[in-house]
Amino acid sequence: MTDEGGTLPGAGDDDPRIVCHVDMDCFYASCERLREPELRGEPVVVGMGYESGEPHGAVATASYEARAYGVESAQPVSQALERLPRKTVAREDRTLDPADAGYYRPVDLDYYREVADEIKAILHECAGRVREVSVDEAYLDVTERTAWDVVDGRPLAEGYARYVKERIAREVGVPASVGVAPTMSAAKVASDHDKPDGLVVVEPGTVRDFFDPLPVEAVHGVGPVTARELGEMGIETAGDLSAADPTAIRERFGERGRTFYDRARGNDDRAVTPTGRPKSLSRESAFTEATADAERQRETVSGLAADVAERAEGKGALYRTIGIKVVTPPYDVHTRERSLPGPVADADLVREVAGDLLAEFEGDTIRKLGVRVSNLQFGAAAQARLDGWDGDDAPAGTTPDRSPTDGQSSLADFDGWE
DNA sequence: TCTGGGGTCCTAGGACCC
DNA sequence: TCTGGGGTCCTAGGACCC
Repeated sequence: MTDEGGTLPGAGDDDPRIVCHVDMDCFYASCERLREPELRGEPVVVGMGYESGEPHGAVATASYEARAYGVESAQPVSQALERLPRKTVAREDRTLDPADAGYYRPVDLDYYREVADEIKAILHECAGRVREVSVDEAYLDVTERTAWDVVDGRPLAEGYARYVKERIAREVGVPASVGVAPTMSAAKVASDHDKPDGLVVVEPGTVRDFFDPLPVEAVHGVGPVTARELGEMGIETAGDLSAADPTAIRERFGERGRTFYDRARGNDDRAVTPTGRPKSLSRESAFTEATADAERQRETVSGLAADVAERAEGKGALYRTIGIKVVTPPYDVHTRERSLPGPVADADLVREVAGDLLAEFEGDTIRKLGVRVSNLQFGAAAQARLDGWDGDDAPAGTTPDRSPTDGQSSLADFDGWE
């Protein structure tokens, strides 16, 4: 029923947009190679919570050479080490072959952000609208910069995407995979389709053909749980999903079902918009070994609370809700939160409320703790209220103007408001 | 594969209000 | 008052993403 072979300028159905999804290949490992060129071509594992020589933490990123040894992201470093020993160890251990060993480095997010900033500067030069999804990933709307017209058998948009990709390689020195499509979701899947160093173009009118043979997990928003449930319904591929009964999908999966059903059919009219303000800020940390030591737990929460408050302050964020996350063995996640009458920026209060919420778990063995602030407000208006700038009309409780030395428990104040 | 850290969105029940 | 219906906020949990 579709006849969209020719994409004449401006004559396409609905003037299909041109969206690029730029996804850096094993970005952390690429950054490590940038400052340590001898790592090029070698297996590189970047570990979170990893310290030189220690088998703690988890794999944040593995280079493709390391993946060949079965190292995967989110894997415990201890397990990665079994599959791929450290180079320095292998050189000294006669039973190991240094050729089958790799380099391990701890995550250095500050450095990766510096590299990412250079990349983002290029992306903003290449596109009118950019949505930065994470440190290593962004969507670009390049509709105004290029066209779907086919010249010499190739859409112009492909050449433009190649130009973006090559600028990143040349000016920053790290590889990227790029997907080009008329929608964000198709561009996202396209960038993933031929990693690393990929360039995949999905032309208007071909989105469903592109999706059809892919497993349902390839659709953004379908994870392992949903994929298993879909499998039970006999839905294995995106094509199966797009041919399924939409009401059955909706009944089973609600609003999310509607979204991924539409995605599988190539329907996605989201515009590329800049990333908004964060909705929450959190910090969490795992104990090396699960512990029931209440003192350590309190200290940990206290430290996390201070970190979160500091980060919020750095971003000029006020928060109205403070929460904690408690993970108990085997891996049960519990969250508790409490909302305040008005927005605050008060590190002591974060610590006290978080500590108070933790009390419920007194005596429990805990493997991981987190602190979170949400219901964020930004900007001068909120700040003015906090400072009591127009404190006369501010409702009681919204202007916590305790002096730092009054020695009063802010939690006690807080309880008074309830 | 016994599990790291930082986020987003959705759901569902209960409180509370009109 | 024990009977509606609608709306919003709060909290806890879950799935998913990078």
